[in-house]
Amino acid sequence: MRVSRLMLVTLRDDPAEAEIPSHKLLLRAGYIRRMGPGLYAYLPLMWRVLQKVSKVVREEMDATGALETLLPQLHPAELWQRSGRWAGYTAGEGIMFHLQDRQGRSLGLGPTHEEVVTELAGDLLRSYRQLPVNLYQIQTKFRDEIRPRFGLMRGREFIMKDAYSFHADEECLRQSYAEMDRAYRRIFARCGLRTVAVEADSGAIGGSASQEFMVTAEAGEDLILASGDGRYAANQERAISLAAEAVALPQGRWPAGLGEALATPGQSSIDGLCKAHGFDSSQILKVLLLLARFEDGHQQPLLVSLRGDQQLNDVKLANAVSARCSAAHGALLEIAPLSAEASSKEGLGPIPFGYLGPQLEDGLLDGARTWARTFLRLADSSATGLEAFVCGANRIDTHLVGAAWGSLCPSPEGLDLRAAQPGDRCQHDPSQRLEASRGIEVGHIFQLGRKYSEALGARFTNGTGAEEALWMGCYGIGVSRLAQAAVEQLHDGKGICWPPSIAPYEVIVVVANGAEASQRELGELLYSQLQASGVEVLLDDRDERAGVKFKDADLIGIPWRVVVGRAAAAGLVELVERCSGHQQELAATALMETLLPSLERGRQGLAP
RNA sequence: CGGGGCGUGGCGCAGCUUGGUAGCGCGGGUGCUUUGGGAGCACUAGGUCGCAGGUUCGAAUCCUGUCGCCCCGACCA
Repeated sequence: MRVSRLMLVTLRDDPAEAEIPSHKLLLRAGYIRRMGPGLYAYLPLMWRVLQKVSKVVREEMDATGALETLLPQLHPAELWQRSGRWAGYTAGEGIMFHLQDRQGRSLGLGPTHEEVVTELAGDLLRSYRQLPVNLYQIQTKFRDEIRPRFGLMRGREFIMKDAYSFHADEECLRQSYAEMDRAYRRIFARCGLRTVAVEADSGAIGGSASQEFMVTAEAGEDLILASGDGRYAANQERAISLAAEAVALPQGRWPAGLGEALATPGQSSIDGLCKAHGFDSSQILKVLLLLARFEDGHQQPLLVSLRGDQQLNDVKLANAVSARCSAAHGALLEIAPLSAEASSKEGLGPIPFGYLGPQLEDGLLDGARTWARTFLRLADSSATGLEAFVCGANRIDTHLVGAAWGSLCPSPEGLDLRAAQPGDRCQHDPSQRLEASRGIEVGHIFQLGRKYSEALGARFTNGTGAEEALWMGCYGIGVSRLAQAAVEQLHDGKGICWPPSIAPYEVIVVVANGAEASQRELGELLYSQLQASGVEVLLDDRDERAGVKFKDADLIGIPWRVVVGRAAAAGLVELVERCSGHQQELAATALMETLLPSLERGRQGLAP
């Protein structure tokens, strides 16, 4: 391709809309253009990159025996109603774009395809003899993100490879899951990315085991916690660790574990309380009052106890609440702090915020108009493990010192609700500590189990002639996000440094001075030779000064640059590798034999 | 939705406090010069100052409303 015909528009200044390096570079180098919040046009260079990534994904998926397909993007609401996800995905903070057709039927624009593919599988897969099957597609997904960000990183329309596997039993699912794990590692390695696999929460998709693949980068939206020995890595929303030892309360249980009242005027924060009385924050019992809202309208007040030095992990809490309530009330839509305004609207008396204790009685909720009238009481095991503690007296300006579970009030079951923090000791080896790094999630694999197949009635006949629900796994890769993540990980002050396997072109031939016939002619010759050898090559034939062409070549990040310049008359050209900056002068006649082997290695996704 | 900020030629910005009818850099076009790291000179095209009201002799500038976008939090490939 000739650069003069490429519709290449590069920007000298950083666009105001971009914040992180990869977003700025993709805009500046003419790869993408924004059409609206979270909506981007993939310009010709970008589209080539996306096709390269897709090609790698396709080859590795095909190699595992997975079948490529293409499913509809408009999904009948009825399918999502049957799986129980319609309300959660469309109401409130839901992320599914939805609409009605001319007949008034509700449709959703596919944010993910479990429902559609499960319906299909239930229709087609009738016998264990047909299993296992793994179906995948590479397609645009739509999600009405609360806040689209960072260009292709979090768009409202993005390209995703999603795969869904179907099995006759759980063991077979585990095998496919492991196989996808291996395929994913190959895919990311071939795309030239440094990734780390971490344990993850399975979130709205549901299911049991799940693992995310993170591209490590400063601008990543996820916090990764990993042990130094490399044996444990998890997303912070999922990470487990050992809490630091609590400092024992010197006076212990007092009196008889009921706690002695202590005047604590204005000391409504843990910090204030510790400063005023010399407590350690691990001696305090922190009690949070929250309200969970469910699909069926049920509103459940939550009373959550944590040790004072610990932070609540919202994801773990949501999982614990769902596990206890979703069977009766449908999907958990939201958990929010219970505010004073909300409680007075509810017709309740004043709540002593800042002075709450776990002994808070359900009687407080007696007059509630719409809320459940008993608290769902949950506690982190760091809190239930305290022998004696300081907690609020449920009276303004008063705390109790020396209170204990069992005496003050019954101890709730100890759960894991705390957020693991960098520096925490690891569970697998207490001598190891968690270290933090940031990552961009580019892949996620789940063992779904039978959640969707049961909901949608996707059943098969097993070897004994009995019908049962299909076992399922699902496996996603953010193709467009991966492409930008590559830029985020691989760029320098001059521009993008594409890994050869996913670069839009492999080589750019730069004619330094197009006014010189010898340069022009040699450039054309090399260009046609490279094309004839099947090389993806650009010829910068623009009527620009050499400096402009060099700057652009660096910016758009083509892995190899062949400069046809002053020495062209003597039959010499310069070969420059973009990522290392390494350059060598060689005879034009020796170019092909020097370059082609390196290109071949690049195509395999190996180091050049 | 809550909190912050910004809307001025294609892009990046100044002008606004203290009203007088719009300017700079980049980019575009033409010509000459230049020709190995975002060239120089000259000429040139291109703007309902987000939109709607209001105040005023006069509004990019002041007031009110409204719309849009960006950034920080809840979402995820």
